[in-house]
Parts: sequence; C-alpha cells; structure tokens
Amino acid sequence: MVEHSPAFLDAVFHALADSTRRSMLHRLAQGEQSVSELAEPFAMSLAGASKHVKVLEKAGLVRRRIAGRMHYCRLEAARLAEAQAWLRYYERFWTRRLDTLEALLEAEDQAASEGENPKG
Amino acid sequence: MVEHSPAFLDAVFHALADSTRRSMLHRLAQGEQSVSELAEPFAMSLAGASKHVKVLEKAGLVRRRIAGRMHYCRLEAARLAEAQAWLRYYERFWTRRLDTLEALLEAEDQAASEGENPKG
DNA sequence: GGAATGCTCAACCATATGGTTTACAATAGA
DNA sequence: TCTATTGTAAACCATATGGTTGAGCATTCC
Repeated sequence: MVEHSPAFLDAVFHALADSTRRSMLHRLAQGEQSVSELAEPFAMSLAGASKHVKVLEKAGLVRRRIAGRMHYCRLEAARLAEAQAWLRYYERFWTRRLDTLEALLEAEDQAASEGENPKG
Repeated sequence: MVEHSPAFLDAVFHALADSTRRSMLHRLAQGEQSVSELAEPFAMSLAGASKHVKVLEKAGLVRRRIAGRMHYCRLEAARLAEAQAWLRYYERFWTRRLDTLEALLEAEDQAASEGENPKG
C-alpha cells in the first residue's frame, strides 16, 4: 500500500507533469479522439503531439484503438485512480481538522443507527 | 478549475515522478526530518539527496526551516491537495457504474471497428 | 582556536525529454 | 491507379534531469 509499484507511479506522474498531456487527457474526458484531433489545439507538429500520446499510452493513461489509418484514443481512468490512491495517503495532512469533525459525526451515526439499522 | 495553473502542476507532478522523492515525502509524513536524515536511506551522496529536497521545496511540497547548520524539512500538504483536486476531475470515470455503461461502450466499439475494417 | 559536521554550490557527465524535420507505410478516396 | 490523409519512425538538436566529486561556508564541539 505504501509503495505502489514505483516504476508505475514514475510513469504516471511523469505523464501528468506536462500541460500539453494534461490538456489531452482533458479532451479525452469528452470522449474518444483521434491523434490528429488531439494534436489540433497545439502549436506543434503532428509528430510532436504523437510523442505525447505515446507517453500517455505507456503510462497506461490512454488506450489506443486502431481503425484503418485512424488511431482513436480513449481515457484509461483506472491509472489515474491509482495516482489518486497514492495521494490519498497524505489526505490526513490537509483534512486533519475535518477528521475530528468526521469522527464526531460518525460517532453520532453509530449511536443513531444502533437502534434502527444494526448492519450499518 | 479546469486548468489549475499549468506551471504549478508541472512542478508538483514532476516532483512526484521520482521514487526517491516520493519516499522522502513518505518519511516526512512521520514528521520533520533534517536533510541528512532524509538522505540516509538512499545509496546516494548527500549532495544528490539535497537536490531532491530542493525539487520538492520548489514544487511547494516541502517547507524548510533552518536552525544553525541544520535544515529541517516538513511536509507541505496543501500542494498535494491541489494535485488531488486536479485528479478529482477524472473521478467520475472510475466511480460511475461501470457494468452496463462500459459493456455498452465496448459493444459499440466492437461494432464500430467491425464496420470500419471489413477486410479484417 | 581547531576540527568535525551539515549542508549547499559549482562543475561536470550521461542520459532523458520535448521539440523539429524528413522519410515512409498504410489507408481512403478521386 | 494516383493522390491525399493519418500516423509512426528516425535522425537530430537544445535543454533538463539525476547523479557524481570537490570546494567552501556556517555551525557546533573539544
């Protein structure tokens, strides 16, 4: 839980450490896009954009489906979930104040549900 | 909300894209550590480790307190929270009900690529 | 004062990264 | 069949990165 396969997280975080690639992911959130569609917003050669797509693909953030000469890309969100899981470990450092509140609320929930819903 | 100051996220994700630095953050989660304490677990010169600390510091993930010749570092979790905020945008892609929807999308993919590539 | 400690800085090196251009392969369309 | 489109691959370039060593600055300790 603590380590999360280092090489894997290296690739994911590295892929995210570039605004061009983050923009591409953002567009992919709207749905499948071809490589040239992904490249279109950027002042960059198609070959350059294609390299970015490859970085995303190698990090497992994008899946490619080849149909004829078109390469359609789609978001592979599971890998983002794993990055978030890594970050989640640190959540307690910025939600500390909420923790006490939450503990309190949970204690209340517990007390309230003890009579009604024993399973929780 | 969508863009999150690109250069800032560049620095944060880049800082996280290295297992040495992630380990350092993990140790800092236990509490304040000096630079040489942070360096100790790694087969690396102190100067090398010091560079990693600087990367973390520049990304705003670590705050340094100088006391005499000692440099004490502590976790600055707020910046991690911002990285997580960026990731949260994509949460819907892994937390939605996958079963029926995903099956549907994959069936569409299948049908689509069969139609586009009749030659096989 | 003198020596050891903690740390940074500067110079250097090998490799990675982000971009380009050119060439090419495959597919689609006239 | 000829041509345009989509995309990758290769070669190249400038800069960034991750590491080293050695020098040096404060600080602490004897």
